[in-house]
Amino acid sequence: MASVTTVDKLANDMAEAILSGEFAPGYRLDEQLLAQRYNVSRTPVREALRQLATTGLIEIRPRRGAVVTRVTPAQLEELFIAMGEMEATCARLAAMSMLPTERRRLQALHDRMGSAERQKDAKAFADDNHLFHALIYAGSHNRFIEETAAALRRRLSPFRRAQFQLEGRPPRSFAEHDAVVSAIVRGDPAAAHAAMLHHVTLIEQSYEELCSIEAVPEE
Amino acid sequence: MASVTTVDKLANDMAEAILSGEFAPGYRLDEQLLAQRYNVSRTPVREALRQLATTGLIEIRPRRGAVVTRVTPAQLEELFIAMGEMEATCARLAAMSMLPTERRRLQALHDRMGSAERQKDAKAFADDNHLFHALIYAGSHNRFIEETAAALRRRLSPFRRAQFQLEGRPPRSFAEHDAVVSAIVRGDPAAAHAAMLHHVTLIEQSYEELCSIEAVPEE
DNA sequence: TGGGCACATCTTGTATGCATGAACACATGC
DNA sequence: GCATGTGTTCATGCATACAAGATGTGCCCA
Repeated sequence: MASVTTVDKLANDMAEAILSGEFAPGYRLDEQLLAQRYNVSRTPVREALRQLATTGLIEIRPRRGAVVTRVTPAQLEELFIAMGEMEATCARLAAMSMLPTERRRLQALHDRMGSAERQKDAKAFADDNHLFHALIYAGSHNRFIEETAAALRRRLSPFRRAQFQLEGRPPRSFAEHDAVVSAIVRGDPAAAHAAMLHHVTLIEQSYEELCSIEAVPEE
Repeated sequence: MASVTTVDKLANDMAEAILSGEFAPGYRLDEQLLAQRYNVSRTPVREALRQLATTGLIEIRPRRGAVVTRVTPAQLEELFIAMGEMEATCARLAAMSMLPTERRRLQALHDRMGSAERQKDAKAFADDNHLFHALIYAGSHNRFIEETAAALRRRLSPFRRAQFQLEGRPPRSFAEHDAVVSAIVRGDPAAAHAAMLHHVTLIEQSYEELCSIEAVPEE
């Protein structure tokens, strides 16, 4: 067994299963079944469930078991708004406190994303996009905010996954990024905040667009 | 036993003990001792510890036990900054989306705090101060942000407790609140953000002032 | 035939027991 | 004298056993 404890692995695996959709919202997490599935006893399963419950991924109702949290559209919208605010805050702080090397790295990554976009390399663009946001989180130089933003992004990833499939999203994303990067690099906190908020708000809109497309599959 | 489960009560009690300073930073949380102290077995203690660990109050090192998280001055400063950003974000959102009744309630509370301040009623002022910030969190109309801000405030409460003892803090606080309230009530998000950030930054400064006073007890 | 009560079953909550890895102390060699 | 190796001790990690509440079903009575 690896150096990491069983509970940690369980928590990771189960979180992954939930985020990937394998355990759908509302799914009843039976302790015994989970214990069998992972070949462990109920004890570590219970501890992992407690852990997931405090992150909000699942809900434990006393004596009634654990279920995967059902996120209502209203809650989802709140989470998207919260993510936008967190990211905008990161951008603001990054504009204030990024070191010269960090700013150069951000600019370089952004330039590379420009190439990927022009070459229609969606995979490279998506990977770098993740890195792009991570760089800005780290640029806030604030662990709490960085981790909160990253956790939120991860939590929303199931709802963002298909986003880049939307026609024309990468070019638009790139243009929005451009405003963010330029504000951060020149050290303009207010502009960085506004530009990032604008960017993330548009992402949310394209998600809703996507939903409305999926909502009418026929015709 | 109350309707709430043993684990929840343990988690609450232990969190309280940590925040009150009874379990000081670095304190080793021995499972058996805790089990004896609360008259339960190790199992619920372990589950409560897991829960506290995910909130960041304690750290669990595999096979090496749990200890109360030791917050370095640098980390503390980051947490204060994060709190400032979260509160400022709440104020911004509140300025955008508070309902008329909420704005009136905030104004009324603020006026009441003015009376308390003029009458030098520090207790009433401190209580209302808590409510004041809670109102603004709620005014964001965003559960995630509201809860994150409240949790952060709670986490930092041990370091804020003595803050109002500083001579002249309440009058200054009131004046800073005034800018926040007026911006929110007139629906100016940018001003609300800036005013709140200013307020919380000053609170942090007065905490550091306090630290430097305590750091030189002799002389 | 429908509603309510009781019982059975199943799952969660808690306790206990055993195995394993870490820390510490002591001894031994250099 | 110091460092390193080894053994002992003890807390943690996991498994299993037991207790108790919740749910569902079937039967009885109106």
